[in-house]
Amino acid sequence: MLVVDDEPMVCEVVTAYLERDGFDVTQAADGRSALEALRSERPDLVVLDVMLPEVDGFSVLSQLRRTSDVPVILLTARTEEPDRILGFELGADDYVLKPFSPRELAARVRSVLRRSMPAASAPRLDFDGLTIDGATREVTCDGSTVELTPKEFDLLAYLAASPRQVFSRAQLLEQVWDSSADYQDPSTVTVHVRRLRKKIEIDPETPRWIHTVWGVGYRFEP
Amino acid sequence: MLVVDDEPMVCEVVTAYLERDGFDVTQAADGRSALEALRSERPDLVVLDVMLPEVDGFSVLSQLRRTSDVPVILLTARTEEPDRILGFELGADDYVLKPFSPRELAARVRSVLRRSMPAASAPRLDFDGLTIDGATREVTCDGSTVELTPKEFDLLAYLAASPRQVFSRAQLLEQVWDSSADYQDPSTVTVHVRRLRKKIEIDPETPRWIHTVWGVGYRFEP
DNA sequence: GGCGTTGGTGAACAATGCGTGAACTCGTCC
DNA sequence: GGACGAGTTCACGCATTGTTCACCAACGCC
Repeated sequence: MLVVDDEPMVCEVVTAYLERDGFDVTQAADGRSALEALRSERPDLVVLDVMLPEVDGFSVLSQLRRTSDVPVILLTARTEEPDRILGFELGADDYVLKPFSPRELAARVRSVLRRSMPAASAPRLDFDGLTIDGATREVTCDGSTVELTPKEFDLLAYLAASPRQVFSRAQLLEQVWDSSADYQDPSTVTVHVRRLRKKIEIDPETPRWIHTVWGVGYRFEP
Repeated sequence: MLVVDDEPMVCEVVTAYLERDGFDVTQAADGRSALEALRSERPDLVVLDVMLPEVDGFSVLSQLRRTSDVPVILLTARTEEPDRILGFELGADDYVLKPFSPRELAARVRSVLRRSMPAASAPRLDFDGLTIDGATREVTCDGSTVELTPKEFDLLAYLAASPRQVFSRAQLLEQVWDSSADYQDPSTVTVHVRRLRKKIEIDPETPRWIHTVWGVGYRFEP
């Protein structure tokens, strides 16, 4: 979850409320760093102020829409001309008028997430002897389908979405697991990786797909 | 599909979203050209802004209703609360408050289309031992017809229309149920699935058709 | 090759989410 | 207005899934 606002106060309050709701929040103060954060963090929702220094909210939104379907909630001042605002708001999934109550924002966030979370991103990944289908949540390994639990599937899908990239346990916990939990045991990841290997690897001792990078984390090898 | 709005920005964004959903879109900027387009194009759905120059949306709607049953979705500003009722009396099929998210509009469009053209959009689905006829809303299971309630049929038809794809409960609520309802209990879906299974499955405990995908949702297995 | 550090293993334990039955609301039809 | 059918909501039990922990094995720095 990414919060973009040049007013530190607003940023803080919004962040506090969202974190209280169990979300993991990244902040950005201007359009440029917002776009950077979007690339590096892969948030699953963006709260975006329209009035921003350097690159304004609308530009951020349109750039972001080129590559991503991530839900966006806009913050707009009540005073701006309605017509202009309307244009801005059209690429967004919801909007909140400033000044707003944090409670209302939190409610919108939940509502938008509920609407748009499950459907969107579900491409099909195809490797040599291993296919991962996001739509059916099915994994086939050398032709035969493999039954994976939800977390196992999510973990595999996340790793396979960025082949050869190394992810630390902490990173995986943050991305694949509900970031709501305060602190989680990194060994949780280890256990899931183990079970995953048992299911998709021919020889779990010497993995073909999920490699251990010592002292760092795991990597999916295509 | 015809989109009528005097704001080019709005028109463009709505068009973009609808085209992304595979619809063929014509645009009109005012009431007069909207009526012309209606005559020449014969769209199967109209998205109509109420505030229009020259001839306003309501006039367009009432003129249009003299000759056509085409589904209409009205766009109304959030402030014009009382007009809503007027719109419905005149024969609008749904309305969306401005400013709106394109995603929501697209959902309404799908919902209205589903309601209004049951025959065309619902061909006959034929699986091994199970047939679902959208035109007659009849389901036969191993030769014998099964009596389904409206919701049960809609649910089954929606699932079967995308075999093997997993749908979350929230997704099903949004698509099969009226998306206008702000919050609904996901367990509603569970119960309907149960009743559906009781009617079409030989052994409801180990379903042949509607599979549970743990932690995610349901999937129709052809 | 010793030794601290890091990852793997197995099993017990906790949390989650589904299925079930039954109660409830809301229309509609006699 | 009572009875029925459809749809929705709820509490509870249970199976599946997720997490934690103690212990062991593997690595790598020296």
